[in-house]
Amino acid sequence: MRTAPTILHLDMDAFFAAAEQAAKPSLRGKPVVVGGLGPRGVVATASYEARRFGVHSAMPMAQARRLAPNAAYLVPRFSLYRSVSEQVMAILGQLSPLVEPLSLDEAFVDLEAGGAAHDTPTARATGERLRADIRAATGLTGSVGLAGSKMLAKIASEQAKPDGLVLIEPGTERELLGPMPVRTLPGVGPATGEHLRRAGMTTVADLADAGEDELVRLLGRAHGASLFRMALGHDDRPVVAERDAKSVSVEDTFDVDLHDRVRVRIEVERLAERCVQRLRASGHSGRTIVLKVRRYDFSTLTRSETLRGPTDDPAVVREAAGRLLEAVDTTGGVRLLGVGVTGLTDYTQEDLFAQAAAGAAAEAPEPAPAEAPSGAAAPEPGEPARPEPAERRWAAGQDVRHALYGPGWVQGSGVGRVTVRFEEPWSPPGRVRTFRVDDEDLEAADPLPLLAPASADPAESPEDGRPEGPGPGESSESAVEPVGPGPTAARPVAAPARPSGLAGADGPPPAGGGPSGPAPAGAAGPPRL
DNA sequence: TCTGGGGTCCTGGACCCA
DNA sequence: TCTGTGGGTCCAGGACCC
Repeated sequence: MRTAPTILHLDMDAFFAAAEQAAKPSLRGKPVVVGGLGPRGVVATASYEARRFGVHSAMPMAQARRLAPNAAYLVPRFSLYRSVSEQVMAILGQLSPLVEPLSLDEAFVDLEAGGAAHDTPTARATGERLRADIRAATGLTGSVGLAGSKMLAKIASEQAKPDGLVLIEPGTERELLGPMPVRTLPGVGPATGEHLRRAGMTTVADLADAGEDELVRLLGRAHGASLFRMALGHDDRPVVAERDAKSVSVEDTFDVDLHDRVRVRIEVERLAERCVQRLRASGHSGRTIVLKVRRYDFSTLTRSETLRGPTDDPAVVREAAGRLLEAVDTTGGVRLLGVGVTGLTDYTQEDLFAQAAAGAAAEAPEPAPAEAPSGAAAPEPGEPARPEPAERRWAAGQDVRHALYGPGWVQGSGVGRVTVRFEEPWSPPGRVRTFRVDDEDLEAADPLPLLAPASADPAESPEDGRPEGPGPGESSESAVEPVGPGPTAARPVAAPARPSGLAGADGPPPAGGGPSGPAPAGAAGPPRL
C-alpha cells in the first residue's frame, strides 16, 4: 500500500463501440452494440447511447435487440481494436516501465517506478496529461483512476467513467469503501455476492466487521482472507509488466446443438488443430490436454489428460482430445466444444507413447470434411483460414472497398444483397449503396486508422470525385438520414423503409439463414463472437 | 430465439508415496 | 506389518474477470 496515489488504472470508455463510432461517422451519437450477431451471440460492448436502453456487456444479443431495436449491431473488428490498443499501451509505456495490460482496453501503471508521480498533485497532473494524450492519438476517451493500490485505482476509474479522472487519497480508503456494495470488490461476483447476502453482508463495511475468520469459514481460506484484506482497503499486489500464459484454448458455440457423434468428433479435432496453432504461435508446448463440453442444458463438463511430457504436435493433441471425448455422454446435444492445453513450457519434449498412438492413427482414413462454418467474420491472425463459402457473406460492420466508390463498411446483408455505407473516419456521414453479394467490385478491406492521415483533408467528402447516382445493378440512398439495412444489419437509429424481404431486428429472419447470413439448413457452424 | 470466448485462480476429492 | 498422516499431483468443477 503506497502513501501516495501512484498506481494508475486506465479504462477506455466503451472501447469497442467507441472505436466503431470513431471509424463510422454515421454512427456517432447513436446507440451501437458490438458483439456476436449469431442466434447465440452476446454483447461485447454497448455504447453509452445503447446503455440508456438497458443494453450492457454479456447480455444475450436477442435481448439487446428487443431493448434497443434501432441500435446499430456490429461484429467486433479485433484488428482495429488491437492497433488502437497498441497506441494506447505505447503512451502508457512512456510513463513507466511497469505497465500491466489487463485486456485490450485496460491497464495498470506504476507511476512511481517511472518517476511520473510522487505525490497527489503530480499524480493528478500525470493522469490528466495521459487522458489528453490518448485523445489526441486515438480520438477516443479513457477514464483514469489513481490510488495507492491496484484495487482502489480500479474502483476509482470505475467511478470516473465516462471520460473522467478520480483520485483516492491514501488514508481515506476505509471510509470510502465502507458503504459500497460487496460486489465492488474484485473477486465478488454473482455467486459470492449472493453467498454473502445470505449471511447478512451487503456492504464492504459488513465484511470488515465480520472478521477474517468468518469470511474464511464462508468462502474458504484463500478467498476469505483476501476479501477481508480488501475490505480493509489493503491490497499490496504489485504491478506486473510481464505475465506468462498458463493455458491456451479455443472453443466454439454452435448456432444449433450438435447431435451427430461423428460431427462432434470432427469438431473436436478441428478445435484441437486450432488450439495447437495458437499454442505454437505463442512459442509454447503443453502437457495437459483439456476437453470442454457444454451440453444442450448448459451443463458444462471438462475432462483432462496429462501426457508424459509437453507437446505441440497437432496429432497428439487431436488424439488426446478424441480419447477424452469418448468418456463424455453427448446424447441430448452439444452446444459448445472447446479444446485447451495447460501446463505450458517454452520447449517441446514429445510424449513418445502419445506420438506412437498418433502415428498409428495417421494411417487411418481422414474424417470427412464438415460443411463450411456459418461464421462470417474473417479469421483472426493465427487462426486457420476458413473455407470460402459457396456464397460470399458480409458481416455487419465489416470493412470493405469498392472499386468505384472506395472504402466503406457493411451495413447489412441478406437475400443476395449487401448494403454498404461509404464513409471514412475523417469524412462526414457517407452515402449508402446496395450491391449484389457477389459483386466483383466489392472486396473485404483492412480497417482504416481512426484519425486522418496527414495528407487527408477532413472536409473532403468520401464521395467527392466519384460517380453520382446508382450504377448498374445498384441502388443508392440518402447520405445523411440513416437508412434501413439488411437483416444482419448495423441499423442506425430511426431506420425507415427497409428493402422488401429484408428483416430488421423486429422482423422475421431472412429465409434460409441466421441473423448473420444464410447457413445450410440444419448446419451448426462455429459461431461469431 | 437466454446465457461468447479466452483466460486465471481456488477448492475438494482421489490417489500415490514416504 | 499395519495404520495414520501429510505432501504432491491429477482431475473436475465453480467462480470470476474483461
